[in-house]
Amino acid sequence: MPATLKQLPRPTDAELAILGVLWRLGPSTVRTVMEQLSQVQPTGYTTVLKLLQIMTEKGLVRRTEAGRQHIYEPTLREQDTQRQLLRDLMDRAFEGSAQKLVLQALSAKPADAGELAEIRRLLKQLEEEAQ
Amino acid sequence: MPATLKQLPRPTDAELAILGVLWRLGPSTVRTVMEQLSQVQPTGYTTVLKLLQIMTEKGLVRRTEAGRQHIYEPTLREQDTQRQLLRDLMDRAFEGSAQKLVLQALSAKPADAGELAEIRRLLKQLEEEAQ
DNA sequence: AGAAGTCAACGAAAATCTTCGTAGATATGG
DNA sequence: CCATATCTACGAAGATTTTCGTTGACTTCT
Repeated sequence: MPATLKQLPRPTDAELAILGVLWRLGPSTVRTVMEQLSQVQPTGYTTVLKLLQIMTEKGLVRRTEAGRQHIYEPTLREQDTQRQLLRDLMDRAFEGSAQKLVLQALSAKPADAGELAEIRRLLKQLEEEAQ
Repeated sequence: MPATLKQLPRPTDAELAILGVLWRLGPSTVRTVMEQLSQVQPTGYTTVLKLLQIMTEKGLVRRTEAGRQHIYEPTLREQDTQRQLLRDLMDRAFEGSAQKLVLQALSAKPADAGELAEIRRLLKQLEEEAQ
């Protein structure tokens, strides 16, 4: 059986910040995550620990025990989480329309020429796929 | 003085659902909002009332008293709120990059041919603006 | 005027989110 | 072996979010 992916809850703000560290650094200990977060925003060790414990319960991260300490890693890849977040926002604020979302995003913050070229490239590819 | 726009808080899920009704129907009473929401998800009258009171405190909606009852309307236009939400998600999950967000959104849910054409049109416009 | 209905206000309960103090287990250095 | 440091576990506090019961004010109908 292809392991039915259980629907994970949307990460909260603090949880997403932790996931960001794990995506950047790879599997990490509580201390490592804490130190990274603290560079942006001072955060207590037990605060991060507690969040990681909750995230483990929710299935947002996986934990492996390496001797005394625990190593945490994200369950989903960054991309997959990003898509889930976009899908969620799309449903809640854009009437489920990807188009509306993209148009707003594009007009919200005009990308520079290089970014626009990149987007154009993807667009072309998508159009070809759709025939 | 051009009235410095105070930074409004990000609407919660329930608040966003209410804003959605107000954008669709225009200024409305508590009862109207409640009835609309209930078509999707049964919701108590006082629940909506309380939320609207909180939203008034937060500045997300404005209230005018029409005789006995109160009429509520959104402070921001739908577009502006959408942009704020996108900007927020961009910062929290896409390292502040509009490009990354757009690329994910496009590849997440392939738009159909018509939508792609629309996006292409905007893209062209943006490229011209950027020279 | 009295009954029934509608309204906003208020408070509180339940759930969730965020933070952190404390305790117990385990390792490390002298 | 004892002191110190580091780790996870636990619980709880405070903030926020979501829901709703109750109350009092005001209308409307008879």
